[in-house]
Amino acid sequence: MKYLLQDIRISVSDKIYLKDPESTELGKRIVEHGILLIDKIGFENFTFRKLGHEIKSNESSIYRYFENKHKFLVYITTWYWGWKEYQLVFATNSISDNYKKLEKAIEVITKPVEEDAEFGHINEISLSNIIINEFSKSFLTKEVDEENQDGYFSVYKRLVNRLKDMITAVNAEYPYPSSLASTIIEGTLHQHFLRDHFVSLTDCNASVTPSEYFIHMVESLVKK
Amino acid sequence: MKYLLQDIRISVSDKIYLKDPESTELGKRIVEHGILLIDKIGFENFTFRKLGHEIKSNESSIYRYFENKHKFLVYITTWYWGWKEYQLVFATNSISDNYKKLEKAIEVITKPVEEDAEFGHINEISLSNIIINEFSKSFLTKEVDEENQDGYFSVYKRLVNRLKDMITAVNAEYPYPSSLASTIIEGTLHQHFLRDHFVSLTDCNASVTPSEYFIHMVESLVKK
DNA sequence: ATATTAATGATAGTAACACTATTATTTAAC
DNA sequence: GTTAAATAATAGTGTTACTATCATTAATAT
Repeated sequence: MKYLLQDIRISVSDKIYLKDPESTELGKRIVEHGILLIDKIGFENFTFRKLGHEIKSNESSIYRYFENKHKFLVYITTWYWGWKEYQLVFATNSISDNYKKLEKAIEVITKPVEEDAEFGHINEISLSNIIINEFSKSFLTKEVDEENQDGYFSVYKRLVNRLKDMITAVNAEYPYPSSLASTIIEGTLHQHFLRDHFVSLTDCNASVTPSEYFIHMVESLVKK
Repeated sequence: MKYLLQDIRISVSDKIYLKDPESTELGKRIVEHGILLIDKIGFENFTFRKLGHEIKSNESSIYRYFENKHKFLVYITTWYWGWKEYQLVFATNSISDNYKKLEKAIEVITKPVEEDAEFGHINEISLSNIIINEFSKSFLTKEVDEENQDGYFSVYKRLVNRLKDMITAVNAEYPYPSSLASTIIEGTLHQHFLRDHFVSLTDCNASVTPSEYFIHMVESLVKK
């Protein structure tokens, strides 16, 4: 399945970038190889200088697109959640039964990216690795309130809210729909991380997916 | 309630520090003011130079205790989980009913630190803020597997396992006890963070605690 | 009380990071 | 073919993350 990038164009505060990286070839190369490089060496070790070297461009050119690497991380993670939101809406749209809809939503959110998933210049496998390993760092900062006010996390928040609404649609009496939605989304990332690095702290493995675990949870908690 | 530090002395790989900070006055001042400074300015902005200035000591002296600030973070977070483990064991020890024991365990894990909690030189309020905002950064690194092997996270893992065992004791048929235990512990931190910065993504607030949310979850999932 | 040792402090130095500014060169647009 | 825009190259600044060396102070042993 191929999408056009425009189809899921994310409406995110343009404060995130100085110049739209989708508007030029260089911009796209920055995003493409930035994702690969962060996946490879980790966000802490990632620098614009190294990225410049990687794409045979110049540090100073990258700074014309993004103020700093933190904003770059916010940009690519926002892109990811916008993409997930698109998948979520697409996959659940035609389902009329509220519980089946919720189940499908969790499936979409928790399922790992397919091996060959790549459209445009974005490698979704690398990007989803980055989400698991680095997403928390985009908001665990002293500037979070300011950036939240500037709309940096609106796409992510919208996604959590969609899930919350689906939970409430199934059972309006369940008292913690927002917490459950955020637990599922953040918890999925955490379970993936544990499966990769702390196997004793999770039941998820090659045969048991976070999907099963959270669907079972939702069934017990909100199914009527 | 006052404890002696020795009582909950954490048995953690001595690879975390170069010189035991509990063994000297300077070491204790490093830990004490390091915690306060990280709470104040955030881990990213924290440096040994700034800490040295704060305690009117020298950068180079701090380096004799900790190789770098990452290891310092691992040290203080390990201390925190060791302290929580102590509280957990102490509070649940005398309870014979398995479900009540589990409930109490969750209470201990999820309840915020009391205002005046401080023993020795450690300010637990600041430390628990650090756990909420910075703990993830201690393991979301490229070195996690290596450090895990070196025992850096053993205290934390032991705590998650204790909770898992309590879950299993209540209901041996529940299929995801490890995942649930890790979800509760990590999820508590996340819900606290959301309450402070993303109120729309959680149901926790001044009157609803993460404790209630997770106890309700456990009740539905594992209570027989 | 003095000599020895250990702990701490002060200073300096290095390489990398996180930028900013300036100028040169290439590419695209009119 | 000229002008403007984008990119590249270079250099520079202040900070970070250390390491090394040496001086000073404090503790301990004789």
